This record gives sequence, C-alpha cells and structure tokens, in this order.
Amino acid sequence: MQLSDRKRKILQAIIHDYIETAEPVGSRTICKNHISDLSPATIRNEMADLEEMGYLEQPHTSAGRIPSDLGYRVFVDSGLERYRLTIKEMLQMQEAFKHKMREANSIMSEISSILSQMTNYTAVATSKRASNIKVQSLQVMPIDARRILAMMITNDGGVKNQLIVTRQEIDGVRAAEITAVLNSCFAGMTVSDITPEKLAEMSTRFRGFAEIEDVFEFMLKSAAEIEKQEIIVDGSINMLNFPEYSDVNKAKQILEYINDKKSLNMLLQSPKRENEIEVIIGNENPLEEFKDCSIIMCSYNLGGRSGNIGLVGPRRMNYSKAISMMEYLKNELDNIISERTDEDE
Amino acid sequence: MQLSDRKRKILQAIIHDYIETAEPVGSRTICKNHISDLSPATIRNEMADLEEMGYLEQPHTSAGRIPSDLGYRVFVDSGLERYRLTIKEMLQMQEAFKHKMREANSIMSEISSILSQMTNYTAVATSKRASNIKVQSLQVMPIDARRILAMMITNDGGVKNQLIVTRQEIDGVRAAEITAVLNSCFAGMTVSDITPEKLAEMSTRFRGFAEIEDVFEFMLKSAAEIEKQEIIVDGSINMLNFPEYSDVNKAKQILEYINDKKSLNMLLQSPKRENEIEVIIGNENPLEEFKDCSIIMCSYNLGGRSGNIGLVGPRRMNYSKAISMMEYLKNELDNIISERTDEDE
DNA sequence: ATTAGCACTCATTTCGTTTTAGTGCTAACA
DNA sequence: TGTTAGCACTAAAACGAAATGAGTGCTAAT
Repeated sequence: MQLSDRKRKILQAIIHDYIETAEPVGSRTICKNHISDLSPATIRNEMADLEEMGYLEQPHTSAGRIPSDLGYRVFVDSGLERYRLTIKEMLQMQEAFKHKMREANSIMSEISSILSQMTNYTAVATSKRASNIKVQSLQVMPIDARRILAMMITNDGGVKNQLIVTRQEIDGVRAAEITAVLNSCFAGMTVSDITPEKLAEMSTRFRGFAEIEDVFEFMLKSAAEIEKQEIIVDGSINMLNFPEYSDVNKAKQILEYINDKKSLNMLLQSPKRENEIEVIIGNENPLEEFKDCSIIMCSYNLGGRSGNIGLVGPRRMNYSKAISMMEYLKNELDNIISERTDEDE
Repeated sequence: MQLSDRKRKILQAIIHDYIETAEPVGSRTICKNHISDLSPATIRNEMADLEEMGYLEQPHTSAGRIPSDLGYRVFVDSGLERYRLTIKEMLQMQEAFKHKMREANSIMSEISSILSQMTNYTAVATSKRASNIKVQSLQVMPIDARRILAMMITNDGGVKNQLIVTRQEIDGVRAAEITAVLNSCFAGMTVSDITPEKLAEMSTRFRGFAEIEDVFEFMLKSAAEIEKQEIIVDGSINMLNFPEYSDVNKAKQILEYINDKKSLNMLLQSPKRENEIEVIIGNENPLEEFKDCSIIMCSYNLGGRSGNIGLVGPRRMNYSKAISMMEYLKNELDNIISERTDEDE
C-alpha cells in the first residue's frame, strides 16, 4: 500500500524532530511545529496507521513515536531534500585535495578527518591496493662505505626501500651485479608470490652476497605492507556526543567495535552497486554490533589504491547532510582520478 | 615529620584497597583485610593523623579515606614492592622487538599497543628525529619512459622518495646531470633549511628541467615529514573501564585530551632526569586537564628517533605494575640500541 | 596506648505519590 | 465521511520523606 501524501508528511515530520531531539515525538509536537492545519487527534490516527504499517515504533504506551528502520528507509529513498553545502564546507573539503601528489592513503586520512569534523559523525575508510600488483624492478645501490639501499618498485608506481648495513664494502659494480640477478629472479613476479619458500629457493643464486638475507627480509616486509589492508578511523569520539551512548558501557562497546579492524572491515563491505552512495540503516547492516547505527558509504578508487569510505552515526543520523557530504566528496575524488589518468597514461 | 612504621602500613593498605575498588576505604575494612591486630578505632586515630599530615583525604564526613597526591607520592617513592612480570608478559613484550630491522616508529607503535593491552591503561609515545638532520644526498633516476624517481637520503639513514611523472623522456645521463646539480646545491644542508624561499633561489640553476617544481615539492614534503613530531596513542578506550570516567562527559573530555596532539606533547615533556623512569601523580603534571591522571614515563632513543613513552591511567593506577612494565621495556630498548650501535659504528 | 561504645553525619536507597506527556477511543460536528 | 474535542487511561519520570548504612569522632574504660 502506498503512503498517502499526508502520511508521508507526518512521517517526515517525526523523523525530522527525532533526528534533532532523540526523543519520541508526540502528536501535539507535530501539530505545533509542522502541520498546524490538522488537530493532534487526526495526526494521532495517522500515526497509529503508520505504526501498523511498520514505519513507526512506540517505545511504550504513553510515549510518542520513533521511526523504525523501514521508516528511515522510505524517508531516505523517497528523495529527501538535499542539504546544500556552504561555501566554507566546500572549501574545507577541497583543502584535503590540495596536495594531489600525495599518496592515496594520506589523502584518505585527511578526508576522513575533515568529514568527521564537519558532520560530527565517525569517518571510516578502508584502503587496499589493487590485488595483482607486480614487482617492476628491484635495485640495490651503495650509499656509503658500510650501507646499501635496497629498493622495490611496483608496477603501480609504489616504491619501498630500506637501508642495510653491510659487513664489507660493496661498490657500484658489485651492486649492479646483484641488482641484475635480483631482477632476473623477481621482476614481473606478483607481489603476493613473494614468500619465504620462494625466496629460499632462489637463495642459491646469491652465493657470495652476505646481506641477501637482509634484502629478502626487506622484500617480505614490503610485500606484506603492500598487500595489507589499511583502515582509517577518524572522530570515533564523536559517538559520545549522542544521547544513545550516554551510558558508558554502551559507549565503550561501540567505540571498541568502531576501532576494531575486523568488524570495520565487515561493516564496510563493498556497496551493492559500485560507484553509488549506499545508505545502510540500523539492522540492515551485516553486523549485530552496529544495529543501532547507520552508515553512509561509497567506494573510491584512487591511484592504485581503492576501498570504501563511510560515515557512521546513530540510526537517527542527519541523512540529508551526511549524504550530501558524501556526494560532494565522491565528485571531488572522481575529479582527481580523471586528472591523474589524463597525465599518467 | 617521619611516618611511623604503623602509619606507613596503614597508608599502604588504604592505597592498595583504593586502587582496587576506587571506593573510599574505611577503618573496618583495613582491619579486616590488612591489619587484624589493631582495632578499627586505633586505625581511625592513625587515619586522622595521616589526613592531618596531608597523605589522605576524606570526600565527606562519614566516608572512608582516599589517598592524596602526596599519599601516592610517598607510596611510590618509599620503595613499593615491585610487580614481577610473568614469563608470558615478558615474551609478549619481546614480540614487539622481534623485527629489529623495523623502523623506530613501527617498533614504538607495537610497544604501545602491547603496553596498553597488558596494563589496561593508555600508552602514549612521542617520537622525533634528532634535530640536526642533514641531507646526505639527493638522487633522480629514470624508472621508465615517463617516470622518474626522486630520492632524498639523510645522514641518519632515512630515505624518502617519490615517483614523478615527466612530460618528456629523461634518460640516465640527463638524470645523472640533474642529480649532480641537486647535490651541489643541497647536499650537506640541514633539513630544516629546506624552505620554499631557498628553493626558489636555487631554481635558476635548473633551467631546462621542467619537473624541478615537482622535485622541489617532494623535497619540501619530505623535509616536513622528517621534522614532524609523531605521536602514538594506543588503548585510549581503556579509560572507559575506570569508574572515575563513568560519566560520559568526563569520559569524552579525557578522551579528547588524550587524543589531542598538543596536550599530549605537553604532557610528555622530557623527564627531569634523562634515562630514568618518572612518575607523575595527579596535579603534579603540567596540565590541568590531566589532574585526575597519573603518568609513568621514560625517554627512549632508538636509531635516530627519540622521544618519550608513557602510560596514562587514573590517579589510583597500579603503580607497581605499571612501573615494572616500563622498567622492563626500558631495558629491552636499551639492549636494542647497544646491539645496533655495535653494528653501526 | 588501645579499644569498646555511642552519638552523629551524610550519601544512598527505598518507596509511595504526584506530575507529565503521551495514547486510544467515543461521540459530536462540519 | 473525515475531523476534532473530550476524556479515561498508561507508563515513565520527578519528587520527597523516611529508612538504611557506612563511616566518622569523641569519651570513657581497660
């Protein structure tokens, strides 16, 4: 059954007030603040209907109504009017993109910080390299008498390096030799194939180079770093602003979940439709722990790193604002990509 | 006036119980749990004395006593018996040092994490490079047709690098030329002297190298990173375990302070005596915000990076355990240093 | 010097009462 | 027929007085 126009208006009013006050909303309040041409009694009738239809809930008799997950859902889906970012907000956002040469990770953490500050919700982001990264080249070069620099460059443009202290001097020629062998062994190999076993297998080819173990350790470490999923969380303390977490134990729980990489990872599973903003309301999300939260998220893809970024807040979050922010952000991100690819390829 | 033995015993008992329960301790309780050969009345008299002397406080008449800052102070200073780490705890600690080749920062963040887990307090650490870092060498090398790698190596062994996309191909010879000019300009310069002005001044010497702006930007960014003070915080949520923060607003406040780089920086000012463990109790610390907290801290120095590491907890923290942990940690850190310098110089 | 005894204090708990904010239903009304 | 006023009803929250309990300090006895 479709919602009548009036019912929708009432639902909207309730959601609006509830988002602001976190208190159940009664018929009189709605009449006063929103729909003064109807009497409370009429509104009450409609509210009873809305409850029956599943859009509202009543914490107990004699309390007002609060929106249900379903209520929020239709509110969000049936074109809520968009919050319009202020100039200041736009400028702030753009600040994060100022240094476009920066690494994707540092852009994302800046964005998260700005997002959480502007919305007062918690910003979370995952970031993972594209999976099939390959070793483009390895290099060993002498720095001074006792130190060499080991470098690993990947085909996505990533560079890792580490200083290694040597027992005996290694000159440019020797370094070039080692570099050549390293490349003949490993160039083109997928990063995830760099395993201790593989390396051990190759080690016979480096007889006479005492520091090969150190180089191998460096390669393993770098490979691990490249493969590693990174997770950024910013503004989790904001959760303590909401009366739903005025109980310390609840607060502690949610903060623990929100700082736990595993659950965040589950929470930020890729959206159904790539490249669209997804809104996950209360129990819709995959984790019991977050049943009282809503998440606004979208995927991004930025110079070899991709992942999802999201805003986590209480169920009664300001969807309009949060979604608008995300949209703006998404746009800016897309701009960077296109600029970059213009240059790059 | 010196404390009689009996008074000291009573003070200890009160502190012991208060650390456990966070509740004011009464005379009966002490009699039951600690000093059964004295009657509550006698203990009461002694307690009254101790209060007069400033070692105890009474939240209100008809409540038991709680230790004052001064009380904790004598408790800590007059040789509290040491907590002895379990084998398991020692092993856990050592885990953090397993990969000694790691960068100082990552060792410190691992340590912080372990410390906070084992103590249930909050671990914080600052980390700063020795101040007079110099540029040892700069390097530009071609990676493929359209990309060059810019590198900056500092005299403490740090390496920064970044890929730069070029408009036209730059071969090895050209790269070597640029490298030579770069080094003649900047090698030996203190990192903090790398400023936009300085760079602008030099830029005439790079006529014909279109990407010099990118290289300069990279140098500025790297210099900033090197100079930047890093701060690590781990386990701040642990604060929510303590009844002193069962009020969300208090909890929020302390969490904000504890995650605020500026205040942390003040809090972790270098200890009076380098290389010793310092205990800062309640109001002794420089920041009003942390008047209800105590801090166990010590300085460290690890491969070019140095700073302080500390444990922050409520005033009634388990000093014995926290100090022991710190001591053990300090030892392990010192070991690494001596091992490393054995190799290095 | 120690301690039993007792009067006293003050925070906390308990419990019944009132207040308040809301509902649902019925009957009257336009 | 949809709207509304009126009213009985409900449940939580706020209130306030009384009881409870954990502790003290002081005095007098040991």
